[in-house]
Amino acid sequence: MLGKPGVSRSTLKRLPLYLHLLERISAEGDEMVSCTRIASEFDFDPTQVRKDLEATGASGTARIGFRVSPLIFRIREFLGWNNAHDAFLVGVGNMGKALLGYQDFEKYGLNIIAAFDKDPRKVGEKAFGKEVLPLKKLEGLVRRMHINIGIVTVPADQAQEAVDLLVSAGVKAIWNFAPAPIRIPEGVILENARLTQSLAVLTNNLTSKLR
Amino acid sequence: MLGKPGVSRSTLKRLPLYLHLLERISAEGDEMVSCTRIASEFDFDPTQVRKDLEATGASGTARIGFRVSPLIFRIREFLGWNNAHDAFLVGVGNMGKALLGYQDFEKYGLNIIAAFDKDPRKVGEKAFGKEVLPLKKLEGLVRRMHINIGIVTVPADQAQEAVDLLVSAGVKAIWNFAPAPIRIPEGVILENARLTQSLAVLTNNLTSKLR
DNA sequence: CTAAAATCAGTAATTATTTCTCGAATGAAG
DNA sequence: CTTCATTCGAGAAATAATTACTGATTTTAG
Repeated sequence: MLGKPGVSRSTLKRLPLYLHLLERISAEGDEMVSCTRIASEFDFDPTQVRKDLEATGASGTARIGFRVSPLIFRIREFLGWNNAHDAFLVGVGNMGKALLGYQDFEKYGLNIIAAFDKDPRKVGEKAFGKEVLPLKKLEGLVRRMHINIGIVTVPADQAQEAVDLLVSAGVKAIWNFAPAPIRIPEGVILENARLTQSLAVLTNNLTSKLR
Repeated sequence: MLGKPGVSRSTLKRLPLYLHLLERISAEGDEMVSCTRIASEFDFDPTQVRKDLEATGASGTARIGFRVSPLIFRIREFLGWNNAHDAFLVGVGNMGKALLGYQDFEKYGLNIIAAFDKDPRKVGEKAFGKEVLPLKKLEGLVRRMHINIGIVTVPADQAQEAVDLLVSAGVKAIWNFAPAPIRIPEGVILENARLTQSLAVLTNNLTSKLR
C-alpha cells in the first residue's frame, strides 16, 4: 500500500521519468501500459522497470500490464507528490528566480511560499508573484507557518550559513543548489541538486570522445 | 596521464565536489591534502575518495597525501574543464535565463555563446549580455562556429524537436533540462539535468520521515 | 637511530544494483 | 478448445560499486 520503506536512490530517480511518460500516455488515451513498453522508451531493462514500479506498491496483471491512472497515482503518492509541501527559498539570484518562476513545481508537490534575500535591494520586490523578504524574518515565519522544506540558492560561500538558519528555524529538509559541502544535523534531510555534477559527466564524456 | 577511459558515473559526479573543496583548501593556503581529510568533509569512505582521485590519473605520496594544485589541475583536466567548450542554448524561459546568467560556467569549461528561442517576442532581446536569436538561424551557426554542446531548456513537449534540430546541425552533446524522454542517434552524448529527479528523492524521504 | 603513526596503493571482500531465467496467468488466434 | 505470444512476479545470477584489508612508504617523535 505504502510502498517499500528503503528504496534505492537510483529507483527514486527513475520514477519521475516513468511518471512523465505515463502522463503523456494517459493524455493520448491509453489505459494500459506494460513495463516492456516503458523500458523501450528509455532503453532500460524491462525487469528494472518492473522492480521500480513494484517498489511503489503498484501491481499489474500478466499479459496486460499496468493500468495507467492508478499507476500514476501510486507513483505520485510514493514520491509524496499528491500532497503539497510548503517551502521557503533563500537566495534570489538567477537560479532562485528560475525556481520561483517554475510553474510546474505544483505538480511535484512543492509549493514555494516566499523567498528571502540578504540584499536589501532585492527585498520588497515581487519575484513571479512571490514576495522577497529580509533574512531576519525567516526564522519566525518558518516556525509560525510550519515550513518543512528550505531551498538554498545562495552563492557557495553563504550556503552553510543559510542552511544553518533554516535548520535552526525547524526546517526538516534542505534542497541545496550551492556547490559547497553542507553539514546538517542528524535527522534533517539534505538533497543536493548540483548542475556541476551533471555537467561534469557531460564534459568528461565529450572530451574523451573528442580526443 | 589522461586518466582511465571508462570511469563510472558515480565517480564522475563526486569529482566536482572534491574540486570545490580543493579550491577552498587552496585558497586557505594549504598545499597538501589527504583523502582522509577530503572524505571526512563529505562523510565518504577514504578509500572511495582515493579511488576516485586515482581515476583522474593523480597520485599522492604516502603519509603526506596529494599536492593540492596539481590535483586541482588533474581533476579539471579529466573533466574537460581546462579548455572551454562552446555551447548554444535553446529556450529562453526561466531556466534558460538562469543558465545564461550563471557566471561560473566559465570555470566549468562551458561557454554559452548565444541563445535561441521560437518566440519572436524574445528574439532580439539581450539576456545577460547574450543575444537571443531566432531558431532558424541555429543550424547554420552551429555548423559555422563548430558548436559541440546544445543546452535544451524548452518545455517538455518541444524538447525532442529542439534536440533533433541541434543534433542534425552537428552538435556532439546535449545537456537536457526538459522532463521528457529524449532520443538521440548513436554517438551523440545525452546528459539529463533534471531537477525533478532530485526533488523526487527529497520529497520521498520527507514523506516517509513524516508518516 | 629506532619506533610509531599516517597515508597511499593494490587487492580482496562485501554490498548494492542490474540483468537473466523461469513458471504462472491472460488474452488472442486458429 | 488448443496453441501461442506476452507479460507479470519471484528468485537466481551476474555485474558494478563500495568498503575493508594489507604492505610499503615517509615523516615525526623519542
